[in-house]
Amino acid sequence: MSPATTAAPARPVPPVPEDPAGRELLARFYRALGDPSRLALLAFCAEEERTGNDCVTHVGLSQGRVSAHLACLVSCGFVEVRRAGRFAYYRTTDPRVAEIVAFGVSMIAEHAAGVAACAKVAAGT
Amino acid sequence: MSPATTAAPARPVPPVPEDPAGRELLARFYRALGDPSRLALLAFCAEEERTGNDCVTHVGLSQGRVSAHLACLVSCGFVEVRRAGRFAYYRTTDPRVAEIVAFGVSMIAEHAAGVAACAKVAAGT
DNA sequence: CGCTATCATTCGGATAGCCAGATACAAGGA
DNA sequence: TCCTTGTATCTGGCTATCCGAATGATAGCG
Repeated sequence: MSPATTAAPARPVPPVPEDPAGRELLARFYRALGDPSRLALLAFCAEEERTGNDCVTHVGLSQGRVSAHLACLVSCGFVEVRRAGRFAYYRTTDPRVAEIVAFGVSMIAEHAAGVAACAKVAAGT
Repeated sequence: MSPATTAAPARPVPPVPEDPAGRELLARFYRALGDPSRLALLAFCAEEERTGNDCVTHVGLSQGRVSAHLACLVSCGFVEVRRAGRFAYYRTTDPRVAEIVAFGVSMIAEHAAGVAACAKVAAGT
């Protein structure tokens, strides 16, 4: 294919799924991290256990919206929920979450301008 | 805040930026990974250096779309580009990319059903 | 039993991002 | 120079996802 194909591969091949369904799933997983409100909730619930109301107050969105964001984080495994009476207690427990975030922060430190410019992925108008 | 506030924190606090602009940037970074076509390109260019045409053939999208996807990956730091004559050679070089993907794959293995269900983040209709 | 507080779900509307197709530009080769 | 090839950008349509507000459902309290 490429004339320069003989150069050594960058890595032993990342474990990106080869089947379209697996990639769709992985993409959906990252999209769950692709919202600033959800990232804020993630960090907020990592400090200590929080109720839904705590979260609403913290992020300043409507209660319904926050509930949906939290449901998304829970179903994707970023946050755990414990229910007691009429309360729901949310908490970020999985250490892999912090790892993923750390790598993201690390890479952004070197590509901030590019990431900001990438807004025009689709350049629609 | 929460009655159960005294429980030990899950982690030493993830490095999610505290300022809204920083979180927006981080969210945008993850959104760049939130598309199955871009994930496919990422893996494809990690095996060896690829031309734009190689990529078009591989993912089966229109040439213009693939070019935009690659531009997004490059500006976010996921892929490097080397230009020679009329060709552009793309390559995934940053080892952190594979790390992030590996963590994602690992978490999905335990939450596949939840991630799939999270399609209704916003539940629009 | 009626009231209130907490959380979940649904409803329309607005916006961001994906897509193909057309067009523009640069580099080689006949 | 003309023509072909490889890339990048623009145009318009469409879907996904965001949002607030309204509505449901459940638990505790008087």
